[in-house]
Amino acid sequence: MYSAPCPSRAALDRIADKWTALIVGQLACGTRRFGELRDEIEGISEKMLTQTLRSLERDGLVSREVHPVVPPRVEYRLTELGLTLDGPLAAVREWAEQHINEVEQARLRYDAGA
Amino acid sequence: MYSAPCPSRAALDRIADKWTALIVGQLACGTRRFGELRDEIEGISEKMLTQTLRSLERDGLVSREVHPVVPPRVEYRLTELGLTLDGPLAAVREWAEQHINEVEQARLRYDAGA
DNA sequence: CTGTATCCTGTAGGATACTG
DNA sequence: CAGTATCCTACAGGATACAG
Repeated sequence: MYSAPCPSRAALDRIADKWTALIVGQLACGTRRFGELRDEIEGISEKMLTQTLRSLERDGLVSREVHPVVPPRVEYRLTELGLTLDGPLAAVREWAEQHINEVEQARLRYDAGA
Repeated sequence: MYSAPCPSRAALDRIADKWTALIVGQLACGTRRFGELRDEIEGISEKMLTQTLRSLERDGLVSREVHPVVPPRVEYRLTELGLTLDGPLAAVREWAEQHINEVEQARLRYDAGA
């Protein structure tokens, strides 16, 4: 069921990195420029932002539009495929918001008992 | 919105590791013993299985039941809180299964053009 | 402004061996 | 059977500097 070469494993690995869900979440709200993403996603380095965006572009989840002006203006948006991913990820984000308190309480209880 | 100390960021980081979604997915199908999980989740090491299970237990998502028999029998199952997480994660798994082909095609196109 | 290039570090995570 | 303990390495990812 969860054999290593299984497609769902591959796709899961694709999503389960530190920044993908965050970037997709921001782009789900609308088109973003490079600097906007960098500012909105606190703590991300330019390197990881670039790297993750390229990776998302490669996988057909994000499209990159370069406007040939100076200063350069590059806009990122979710593709149709990327939009289909935001639904599931939004569900996870929503779960996180709704249940993080219970998780933290459980953690305190566990640490107290140990 | 996505500030670093934001609760959803913390919870997202919790879920976005290599094994959590897989283990929760298996436990969603029912109670599992340590060895069953190790065999069903191909490629996981005993170290990471133990480590992730402990972490899930600490966060109140999984309960651990030790049967005092020889040989030892330890059963893991999702808690009520853990069950609420499986819904969102199932959505992501389902997305993965449905769209991995499109992702792989996009990848081929991208690599060809570059 | 939107990146690349380079260097460097921490740590996730694998391999192996051992124990109650 | 269900883990711990130990060791080790690859790579995620940060910092900094620079370029078109």
